[in-house]
Amino acid sequence: MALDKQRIVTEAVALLDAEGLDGVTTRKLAARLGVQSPTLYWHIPNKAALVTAIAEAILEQQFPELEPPAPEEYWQDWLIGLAGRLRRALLAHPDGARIIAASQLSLKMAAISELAMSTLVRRGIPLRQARLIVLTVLRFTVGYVLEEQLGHPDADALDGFDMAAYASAYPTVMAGVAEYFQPGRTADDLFRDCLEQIIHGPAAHSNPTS
Amino acid sequence: MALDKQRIVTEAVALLDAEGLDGVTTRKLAARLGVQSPTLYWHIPNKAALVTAIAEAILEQQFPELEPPAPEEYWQDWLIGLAGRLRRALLAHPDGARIIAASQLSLKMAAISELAMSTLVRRGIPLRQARLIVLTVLRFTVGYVLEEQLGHPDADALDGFDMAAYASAYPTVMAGVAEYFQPGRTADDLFRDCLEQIIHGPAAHSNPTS
DNA sequence: CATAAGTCTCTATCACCGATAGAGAACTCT
DNA sequence: AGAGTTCTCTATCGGTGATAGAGACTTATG
Repeated sequence: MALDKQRIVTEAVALLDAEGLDGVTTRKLAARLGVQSPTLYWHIPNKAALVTAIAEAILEQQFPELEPPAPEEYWQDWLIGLAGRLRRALLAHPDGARIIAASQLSLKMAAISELAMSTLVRRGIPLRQARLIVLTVLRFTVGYVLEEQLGHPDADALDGFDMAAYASAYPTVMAGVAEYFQPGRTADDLFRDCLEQIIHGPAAHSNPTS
Repeated sequence: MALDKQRIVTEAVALLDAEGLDGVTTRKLAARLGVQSPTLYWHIPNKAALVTAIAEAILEQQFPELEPPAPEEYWQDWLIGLAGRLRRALLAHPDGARIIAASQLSLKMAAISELAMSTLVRRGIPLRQARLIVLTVLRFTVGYVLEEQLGHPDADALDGFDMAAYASAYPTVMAGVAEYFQPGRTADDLFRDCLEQIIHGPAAHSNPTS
């Protein structure tokens, strides 16, 4: 069982799943591979490269192939589905969004951008607007999952947190949350509704005033 | 010149400006304050709390007051301006977006959400949609600046980077970038155009097909 | 077969990090 | 003056990414 980059990255993802990004240290990873930590540096230039490789592996896992929409499929629905899959890829591992955000020059993300933009252009959207839409959707998705995934507020941080004061200081925010989840909506629905704001626009749902 | 939390945070921001987030260590910060590092822990429970305090200071600096739109101002324009100011707040310091993203339970961000949502509701937007719009805009903004600010690709990372191969593998992405910056547009314009996608919707600019 | 070259892993160690324990100085109030 | 509180210190812990350099193991070559 030779030690190569492939095996290192696979085990790094397993370690990530077990302990989160902060738990991915060179020592723990080496221990899992039955090796001493400096050995890793023969296969990996530094930790940043490792994180980038993890990011690529996570995306590859959710996007083994990239497929354009079927001919009869609206590009809007297809793009929403694509962003949804990206979100699921990030949610599939702890700190997934942090990892993607920290990784530089991801080829898979570039491939996703390329496919999305060329698809929109092929459907008749002007190049500039296609770029704006795709850029907006992708960056929104990462930003969204980032905050979604941050969620573990250490009990310490909640010590001096006055929920009642919060609710009275920010009534509209609280009302919005309460209203939304009323009927049994899920977190997935919220993401999808936000995406539709971007892709179909606010005008599609209501008549904005003034 | 007594040492209190205010002075610590102020100096931490200065250190952040000088060396970036990774340069903000308890030892360097203590040295700047003419003190030994454990002393900081009398005023600050841990580093996460320090980062949160830095985040709050950065936002406070750009949003000393929060003002609703003037009566004759369209809410769309006002909201775009608000997001633009948030972006400038993040861009004003190295790793600003990382800091905001890492900080938990920011009161200032909550106040911004509250003002934005209540403003939209007052203008006649249904509560649910107001929440979706504000959530989308704010998370997009953080995600956008995060990638915008990440920009310092260590020369190492660019070592084996083949620009020509990239351009031929992702032609639409490249064409989109080239087309956009043609006339002398700035990075600020790109952000604003993306925002308009969200707030006015794609339909406002062109006629999407199929 | 022997030896040289390469590929890979090891031990030992660096400088640095966040954080804690506990001694002691400094200030304040009685 | 003395006691109590508030603040800062020294000393140290366990952990981190990373490097130097010795050695083992594999492979190719004479």
